[in-house]
Amino acid sequence: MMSELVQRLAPLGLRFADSSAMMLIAANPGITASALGRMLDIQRANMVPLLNRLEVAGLIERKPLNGKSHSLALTEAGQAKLDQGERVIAEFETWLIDRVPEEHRPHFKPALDALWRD
Amino acid sequence: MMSELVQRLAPLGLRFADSSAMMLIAANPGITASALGRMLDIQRANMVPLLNRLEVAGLIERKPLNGKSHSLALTEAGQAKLDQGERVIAEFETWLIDRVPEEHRPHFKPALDALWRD
DNA sequence: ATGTGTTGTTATGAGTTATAACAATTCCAT
DNA sequence: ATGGAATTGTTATAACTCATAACAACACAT
Repeated sequence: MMSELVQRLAPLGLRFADSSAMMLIAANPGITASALGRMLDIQRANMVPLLNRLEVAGLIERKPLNGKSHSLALTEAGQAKLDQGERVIAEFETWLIDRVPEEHRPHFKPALDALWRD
Repeated sequence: MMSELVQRLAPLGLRFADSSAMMLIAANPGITASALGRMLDIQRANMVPLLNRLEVAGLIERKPLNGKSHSLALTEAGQAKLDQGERVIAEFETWLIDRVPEEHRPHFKPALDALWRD
C-alpha cells in the first residue's frame, strides 16, 4: 500500500516523508526543525538532508529564529506543491477504500484513525 | 504499528521477515528458496542471508532437491519458535484491534484482508 | 542436443536510519 | 545574574536494508 503511494507521489518529485513534513509545516507555520522531527519520528540528524532537499527545491524557507533554532515555513511554490501532493493522496485514499467491500467501507477510516490516536 | 510488532518479536530473536518466511515454510513444506522469495516479494539474492540466519539458528533445514534447487523445511526447534512467534502475533493483533472502537471492530479485519486480495 | 530459463550464490552499490560528537545557544535553578 | 544542564542544527560515520548484476550449475522443452 505504501509503495503504491510512494509511486504516485514520485512524479511530483515528492517522497512520502517530504509530503508529511510539508503537511506539518503548513499546519504549524514557524515550527522548528527538531520539533518537526519529533512529530515525524525522524532523528534530528536525518532532518538535515530532508530539509535541504525541500529548501533547494524552493518549497520551504528556513529563517533564523533565535540564533539556535530555525523557523520553517512553506514558500508559495511549496504550498502549491503540497496542494498537488494532497490531491494525489486523496486519490490514493479513494483507490484504497474502494478495495474494501461496501459493507465495511464506512468503518474503515474511523477504525484506522483510532489506531494511532492515544 | 509495524515497529510495535517488530519490537514484540525481537525478544524471540525473530525479525518480521523471519516469521513470515517460517509461516510460509510451515504451510508449504519442501518449498524452494526462490519460490518463497517470490511469495514474500524478496529478491532471490536477499533470501540468502535470511535463510542463512534461520539455518544457523537451527530453525530450518536446507536439503538439496535436485542439484539446483533446495528444499526448505522447519526443524522441530523451528516449529516451536514459530509457535511462539504466532502467539506473539496473535497478541499483537488483539492489542491492535482493541484500539478500534467496538462499533467498527467486526469490520476491521475483513476490510484489511480485502486490501491485498486481488 | 541444444538453447532458454531457473536456481542458489557472491559481490557490490545505492539508499535509509541510527549513533556519536561538536559548537553555539537557550533555559532554569539557585 | 550566573553557572550547569539541556537543546539546536549540523557533520561524519557506521549499520542495515534492498536492488542489480554477474556467474556457474543445472533443468527442461522442443
